[in-house]
Amino acid sequence: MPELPEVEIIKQGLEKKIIGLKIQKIQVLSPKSFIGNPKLAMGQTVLKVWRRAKILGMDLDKVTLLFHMKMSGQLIWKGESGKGKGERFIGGHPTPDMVDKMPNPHTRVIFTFSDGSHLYFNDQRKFGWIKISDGPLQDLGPEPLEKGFTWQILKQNLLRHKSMPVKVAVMDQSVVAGVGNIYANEACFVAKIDPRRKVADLTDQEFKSLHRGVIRSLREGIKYGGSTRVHFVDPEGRKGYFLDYAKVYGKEGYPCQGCPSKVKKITIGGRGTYFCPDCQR
DNA sequence: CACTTGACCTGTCCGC
DNA sequence: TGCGGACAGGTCAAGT
Repeated sequence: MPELPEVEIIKQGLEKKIIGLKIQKIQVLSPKSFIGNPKLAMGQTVLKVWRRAKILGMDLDKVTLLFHMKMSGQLIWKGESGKGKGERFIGGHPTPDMVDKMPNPHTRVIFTFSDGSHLYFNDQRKFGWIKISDGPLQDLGPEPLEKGFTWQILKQNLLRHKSMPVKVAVMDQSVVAGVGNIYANEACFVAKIDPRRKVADLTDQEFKSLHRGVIRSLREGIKYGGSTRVHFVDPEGRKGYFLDYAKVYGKEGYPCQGCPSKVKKITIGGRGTYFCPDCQR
């Protein structure tokens, strides 16, 4: 999915548009995409939009809706029909095809608000879901961009996986919330740590660097509007351009930013992993 | 128990 | 041009 920065972008975009709107209707076009009874949310007003890890939450009068984009989910908001066309794009790459044709063949759920606007949940791969919250979110580590996230906490949580490669361990959502494959690669690069290293072998200095690397990469991600490999767009259909600025992710064969070597791609834990074999030790 | 693989789906890209 | 296989931002469950 979208990782933390992308979900944060969606959250920030959505709260500007839908807070105070009443959900008039929810159409579920693909049954697996909506878990629970959509009628439980109908007729209710959106009070708050929030994010925890990679999950987006929407507090309504009586229930809370949860959204997970997984690999290819999108949330697109469009005003009353006709509006929004010819809109100028600021701070992102425009994707007119996405914005102009809605719903599209990948639209799974459509929310209609009482002012005539719509929210489309599109999800090509159908891994994502929307559900009515039915209990606390389980087992999520600290929010990396909030106060309580210290290097000591990161170290403590990582050490639950002593023999795992660092990169795999930081992607565990109970270690730290919201880091996925792209930002795990970037964080290891910033920290100058070889992603294959076992957690138990890291020094305190390296835990500190990794902590800094996680925070920096995620902040940059948000700054550039998120990462769009293929699917990610914000609620107005704009792609994120963090990948243009990524240091290693997707840069196989390109020169490293810190030395003359080339970025290398390998597989760790079944996931594509990019790193500089010279800078990252 | 710790870690890896497969499954969930659909689409795209690359090599033959 | 066509076909098969690998791969894609995530997360479970099942398997080793």
